[in-house]
Amino acid sequence: MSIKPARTRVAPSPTGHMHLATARVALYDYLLARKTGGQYILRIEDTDLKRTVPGAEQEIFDGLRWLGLQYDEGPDIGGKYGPYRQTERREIYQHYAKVLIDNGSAYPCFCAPDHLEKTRQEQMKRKENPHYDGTCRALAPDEAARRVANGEKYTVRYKMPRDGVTIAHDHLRGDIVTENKQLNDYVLLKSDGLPTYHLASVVDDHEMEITHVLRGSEWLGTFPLHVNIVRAFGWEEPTWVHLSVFLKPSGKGKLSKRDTTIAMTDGYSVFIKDMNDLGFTPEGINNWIALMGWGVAEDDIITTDQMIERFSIDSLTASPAAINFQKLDHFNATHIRLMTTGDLAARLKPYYAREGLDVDDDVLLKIIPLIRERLVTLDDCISFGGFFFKENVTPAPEELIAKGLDAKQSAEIARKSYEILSALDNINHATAEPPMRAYVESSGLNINQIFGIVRVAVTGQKVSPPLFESMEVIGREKCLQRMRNAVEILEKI
RNA sequence: GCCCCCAUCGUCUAGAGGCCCAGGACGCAACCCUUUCAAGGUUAAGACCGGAGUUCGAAUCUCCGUGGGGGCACCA
Repeated sequence: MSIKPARTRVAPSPTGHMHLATARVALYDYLLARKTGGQYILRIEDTDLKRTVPGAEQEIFDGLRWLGLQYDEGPDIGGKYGPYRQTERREIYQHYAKVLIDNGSAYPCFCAPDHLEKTRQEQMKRKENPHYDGTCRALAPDEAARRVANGEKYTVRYKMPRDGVTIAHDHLRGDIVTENKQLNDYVLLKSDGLPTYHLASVVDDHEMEITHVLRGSEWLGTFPLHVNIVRAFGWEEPTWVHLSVFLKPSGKGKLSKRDTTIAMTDGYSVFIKDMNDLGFTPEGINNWIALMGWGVAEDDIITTDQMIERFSIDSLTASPAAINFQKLDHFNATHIRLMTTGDLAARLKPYYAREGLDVDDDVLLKIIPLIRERLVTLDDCISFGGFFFKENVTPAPEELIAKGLDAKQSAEIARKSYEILSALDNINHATAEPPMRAYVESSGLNINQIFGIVRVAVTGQKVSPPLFESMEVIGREKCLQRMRNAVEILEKI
């Protein structure tokens, strides 16, 4: 691993919701920059005006911050290599497009879109690879210059060598050799004056002194083009790292929006903006995505700081990875257990608020030890601890009836339990458990039957944190009142 | 169709010629603990895609198949 400070960038397009894959690139960029003492920057690639979605950019800012991946330079915080929005760098690309035309690496193309489309159709009919037919490539430079000066609409195309090969070096895959005839005269500058990705990213990475380009492997197809452009400028190449793609949980095919809809109904999402609502933590998400495509070898539970310590682009993997939401659950739950009580309390409050529950801080602090190890997602605090903050609970009558018993018998148990508990000055684990256990012994019934009734009566639910600890937090008066209520319900059946 | 990339338990991965009859994690199963649910502990099942080479020796190198993925736009 080089000790030279790395400058990395995450360069999403504001064309939709921020995706898991973007988050992972950002994470790796962040880790590499921190590891080497370099910088990690955010660049917005908004050159496709038609696809730009309002609000998408803000979602990227928010998502990155939520994940704790604060960039050192970016559109909303500035930096000395700005601007960091490509639409604000138009002149820079136009300048460099001209440089390429002047040095014979590119040429203006005046072909109309419908002409292009027609030739493409014909080529496909002939089962040829669709590619630009080269009409304008054959134009004499001064002729082309004249037409440009005349104000004709044009694009700028890269003049791909017709023969020979391009050898592009990827850090994970080694040399990738491509025959130039497989490559196309790609458009670098569109007729609206904005660059395509190919020109923009190469120019910006150079101008912003990016040392390592981490991106998805969907760029492998145009990778040779990018390398050609860099070389046509005579620039030094960054280290290229093409990451694996994320596959659907089934492993069949890349993640798509459709999968997202399905996933959402299951309580999962591939969009960062949804994660907080679903109760996932940045720690859990980071841990999860970090390990898809990176073999850390040691502990699977790892904090961002530990990641920085261990990160190396050498141990990234090249094969596609199927996402696995069960693992997300595991990482999320584990990181929740790792949090301090105070931290967890602060994170839980919004979820209670969302349910309209008024949370008393002292109570919250007291219940955290009771619910912490039961939480998979933060919003589980409602199902495991919502009743602590409610004035009354409304147990389902059928749940108050113990297994193997009828309503009458259950009512009797509830009444007797009430008597035992009401005889106590104070209800807590130490005072309540012994007499209740004694009652179980003398009754000849199963402990689950008796404790189960009390549990449902007091918490309103069949599954809850430990009973007596919970009762202690709820308080004597409320417990007794809830027991009386249960007796009533049972007697009415 | 063409081009490129990838290929170890169901999933994520360790493994850079002998340390591997392949290790870890998730999940799954069993048991222990246990007032429910968890958590925790112990154990089990579970993989080197196939075929040729190279080598004394291959999960690791080469080639060919096969499978999977990505790309072939004035989208990124």
